[in-house]
Amino acid sequence: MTEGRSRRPGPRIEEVARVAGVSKSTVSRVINGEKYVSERSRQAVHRAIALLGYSPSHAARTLAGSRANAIALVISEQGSRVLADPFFAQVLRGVHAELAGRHVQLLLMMNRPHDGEDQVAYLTGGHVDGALVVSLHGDDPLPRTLHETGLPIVVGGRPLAGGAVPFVDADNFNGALGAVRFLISLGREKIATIAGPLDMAVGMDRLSGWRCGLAEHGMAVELVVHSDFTPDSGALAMEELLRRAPDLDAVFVAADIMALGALRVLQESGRRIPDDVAVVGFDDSVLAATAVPPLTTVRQDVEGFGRTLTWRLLAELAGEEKLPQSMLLPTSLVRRASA
Amino acid sequence: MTEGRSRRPGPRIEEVARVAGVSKSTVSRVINGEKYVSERSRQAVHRAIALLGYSPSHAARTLAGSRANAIALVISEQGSRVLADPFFAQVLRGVHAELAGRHVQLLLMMNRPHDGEDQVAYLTGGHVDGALVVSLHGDDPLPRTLHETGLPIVVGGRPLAGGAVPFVDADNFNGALGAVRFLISLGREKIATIAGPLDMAVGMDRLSGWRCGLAEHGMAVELVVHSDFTPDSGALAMEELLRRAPDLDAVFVAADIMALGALRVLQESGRRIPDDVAVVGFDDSVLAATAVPPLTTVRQDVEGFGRTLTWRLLAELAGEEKLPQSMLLPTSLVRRASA
DNA sequence: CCTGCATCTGGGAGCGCTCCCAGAACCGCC
DNA sequence: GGCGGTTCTGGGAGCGCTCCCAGATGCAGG
Repeated sequence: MTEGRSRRPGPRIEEVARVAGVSKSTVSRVINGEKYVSERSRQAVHRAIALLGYSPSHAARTLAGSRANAIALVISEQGSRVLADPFFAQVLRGVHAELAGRHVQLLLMMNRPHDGEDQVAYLTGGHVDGALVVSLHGDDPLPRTLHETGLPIVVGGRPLAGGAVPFVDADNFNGALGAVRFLISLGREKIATIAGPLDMAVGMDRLSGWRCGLAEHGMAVELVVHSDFTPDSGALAMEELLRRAPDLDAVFVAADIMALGALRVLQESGRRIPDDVAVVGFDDSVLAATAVPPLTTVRQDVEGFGRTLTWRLLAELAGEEKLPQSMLLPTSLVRRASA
Repeated sequence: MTEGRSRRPGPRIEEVARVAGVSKSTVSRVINGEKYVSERSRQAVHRAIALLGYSPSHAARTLAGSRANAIALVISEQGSRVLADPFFAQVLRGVHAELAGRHVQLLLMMNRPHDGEDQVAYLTGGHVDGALVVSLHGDDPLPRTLHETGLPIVVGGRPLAGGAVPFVDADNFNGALGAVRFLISLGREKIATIAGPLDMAVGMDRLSGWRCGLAEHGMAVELVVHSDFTPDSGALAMEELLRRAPDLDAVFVAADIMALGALRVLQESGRRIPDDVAVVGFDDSVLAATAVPPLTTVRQDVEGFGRTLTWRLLAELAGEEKLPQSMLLPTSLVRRASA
């Protein structure tokens, strides 16, 4: 029994090579999808792999090769709180789906506020081939810093301090614009908005959409209150709006989670929804359908967002040419009872 | 310029050894926290690591060593839908927090319904040292299968088909019991429950707690309707309860997300909450605080749940003795307006 | 015929670590 | 003084791959 130390079970690349009747170089070529392999060899290798149930050692591939075979998903702790948990889980599902079948591992990095340097060092230290950066807060310099070191990255959500960093985002502007046009088509004439924070692109873009929608029809764009993506701040914002304009007949709220608070305040003030005041939210989160009344909102495909992010990064890693610098994903209005 | 092919940047273990004035064997011992290293050497190595900014290659460690330096987090796709997204994201945060600082990577596996075999093959193929299995549905054989192959695993949430598999769970029974006792202390006399599905331990345990609470005071335990952790099914269940017992004065709902639906039905029926009917939920999810009225509920520390899961697995991997086979985490009642 | 180029193949060095082994140094004990 | 033990150390094989190189083959053109 020359057993040696305990090792991973299962066949090695050499066994596959022997069974397929080729060299391990050729097996390696097939696994990595290189050209210059005859169809005969390719088939033989695939058969041998299936027969033996071979699965290559990630560690060995990474050590021997010039790639890390891994990408990072970087989530800023503050940010993930702002955009709430369901969002994040769905993004993750999308990322995971897009990675399926490829030999690429996903590393999660949830950064605490202070460990920015360690993180940059780790990311640029060759442990990953690229990074997905999501839920950035304000003008976080992380994407630019990483991009300047040459690490391929894609940012989820338009970064404010972005420079030329590629990003993927929902089309917040047109989503908001569509919501306002819809409210106008309903005959609403005094349309307010509870906007997100001004230090995030998602807040600014939805606000711009609202503004444009009103401007198209020559309506006043004054009824704005900023809020911070929490139900309580949404409630406070609604109170202020009612003080300033007791006769408003519609509100576009830049996030479902704030709309919840707004709904409560409107109802407590005795107004009927949508008869007296129509409410449109944004995100179509799980909260929207269960709100009372169910919330009309602008839907974005969060899982698709995660998939697109990942696709874009992988394409860049694969050396694809002519990739779009950035991408905006479509949104759609979901009509429920609140408007 | 003997540059060779492009490789990971940064120092190697040999540089650290040279700077510290020891051999690379000793550096390796320090990194892995082995004994039989003099204090002098240990300090020297730590200084050298800090000076050079050394970070060991995960791939090389894994390839050379007898461990994979990675654990898997397995989430069944159906299950994560059942228990809703926020739960999952919080668990993940806890897992991540517990892993911080250790040289262990986290692999996410979200299994589609059909790829059970591949998954087992991968997990037992030496790619990971152990697995965390969460949000199991019904009598999924996965934990037992894995456990029987000898792979260290910990299940999150008591598995029904568990056998002797270690698990961590919230103390659902006592949480429910406490909720019912609280309702009784309020003077409620006809306390119904909307229970979870019977094929999940979380559903059964919360139901048992409710039963015991009533039995303690000799109250009838008949007003049960089962539901499936969605708001709509919660609403339907509430309707049925009201039909069967229009004079009920309290409901214990086994999940906040179902309580949302129940709240709506109660209000539509003209009942005041909590004056006519008191409602207590379970989970203290983000939904609870924003409900109308804010929901009194049983809180479980989901992030702590993730941390405990991970801690238990790592302890087992470290070869610790006398580990508890399973653990129940405390719950606490959060009093808001609904009861 | 030889030469060039594209296609295909195998051999083998070596990625950066861990872990086994052999041995040095030091202790107290007979 | 020798001897067994414990503590500490360095050397070096080798984990399972990738990728470079050298070479074999086939086929067109000079």
